[in-house]
Amino acid sequence: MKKISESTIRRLSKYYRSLEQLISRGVETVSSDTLAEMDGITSAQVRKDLSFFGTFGVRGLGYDTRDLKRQIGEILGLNRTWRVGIVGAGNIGKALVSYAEFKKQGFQVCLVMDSDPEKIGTRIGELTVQDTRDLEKLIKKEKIEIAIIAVPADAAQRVANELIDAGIKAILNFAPISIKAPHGIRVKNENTAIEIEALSYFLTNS
Amino acid sequence: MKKISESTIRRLSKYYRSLEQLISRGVETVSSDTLAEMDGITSAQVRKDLSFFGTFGVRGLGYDTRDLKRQIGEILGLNRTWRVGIVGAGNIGKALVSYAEFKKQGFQVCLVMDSDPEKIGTRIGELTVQDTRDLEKLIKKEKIEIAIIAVPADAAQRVANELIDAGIKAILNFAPISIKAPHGIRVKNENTAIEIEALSYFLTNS
DNA sequence: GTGTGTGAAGGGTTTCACAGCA
DNA sequence: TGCTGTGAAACCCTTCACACAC
Repeated sequence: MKKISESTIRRLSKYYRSLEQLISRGVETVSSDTLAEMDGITSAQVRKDLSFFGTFGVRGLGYDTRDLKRQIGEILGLNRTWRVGIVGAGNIGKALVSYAEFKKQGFQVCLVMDSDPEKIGTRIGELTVQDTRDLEKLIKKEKIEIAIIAVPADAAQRVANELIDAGIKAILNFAPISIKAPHGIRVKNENTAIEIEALSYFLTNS
Repeated sequence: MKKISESTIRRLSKYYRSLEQLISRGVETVSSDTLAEMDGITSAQVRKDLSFFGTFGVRGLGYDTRDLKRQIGEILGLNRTWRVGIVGAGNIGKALVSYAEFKKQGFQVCLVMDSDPEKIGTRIGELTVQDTRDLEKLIKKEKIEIAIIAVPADAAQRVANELIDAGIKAILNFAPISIKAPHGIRVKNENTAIEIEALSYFLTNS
């Protein structure tokens, strides 16, 4: 499979959302121009992104919204559900358990763990917080496919290692450090502080 | 001022964190190699990024950790505090009020608003949830410089417009739509669903 | 006529490789 | 000797522009 850039994948996610919006408004056909406008990019970019995966449009007409949404869903692996486990039941972990956007796209949070005895056993939504000590066993039992790290920086790499040992291949990391993982394991770092610091830079230098 | 790429800014944030870590460990000097290793990139990249802003190292020796941290802090505008306001007191909004990484870097959350009568008046940490109806007045009174949007998708653009009218120049958006803003206003979109979908793509196509 | 799909051009970012300095 | 700072090369991504299909 040809190597597709990270940016293309991110944009596909955006197109997917824009298409959802259009469909809910009853729109049946859309041009690359409109899609581009909704996501703040150029129409050539939209067409190029899609061209990596096939031809989905009709010349002179545009794209069928439902059809394109399904096809992008297929590419991104969204036409199914994924079992997600969260390590860390602090503020971020808790917020993610009930994150509507996850549920809507088929990411089912089935497991929350923490190492704090005060938190273990408490309930978050429909889940009971489990003990991190049983990480490997729980990950396997719950058949978790994607893990989210929401623990402090100094515990993050250790948790990542345990997750990888337990067979996890995809990690979303909220701890403010870069996590190291062997080839074949995909780690995405989500660090809100970095985003706000980019805003700080912008305000400072303009 | 020369145009610096978004990626360079993001990496500076990472270097800043790595330097904090090194300093707390008592390390006084660091090479671009070590810094690169900590952040999973190349040493040439580190040196190039820094070279856009000046020369901070000593040939043959490396960088003084404290000095470099202060200089990057200066570039990013972190050697001061910023007043932050949040619109939306749902799960994400609540989690952000007490987000330790914000506080640590000088981003003071001083205002939380919501439009839900059930939420208005309740307390989150040390703040009382205010009514979004008074947005403009509150933003000005609290001298908010950076606003965070943590409301549902269908309200996000409206809230953004109100924030911009109130004089806000920097917005961090958590709603799953692209927000449109005039030139001179900087918007950063933070969408966790897009990150997890990239993981889904990776798991599906490999 | 209209809007897609795409090779080619353009622009920007990363990597290379080495001169230069402590 | 060791590591920075930096032009030049390589690479990748975006934009252009137009043939082509409806």
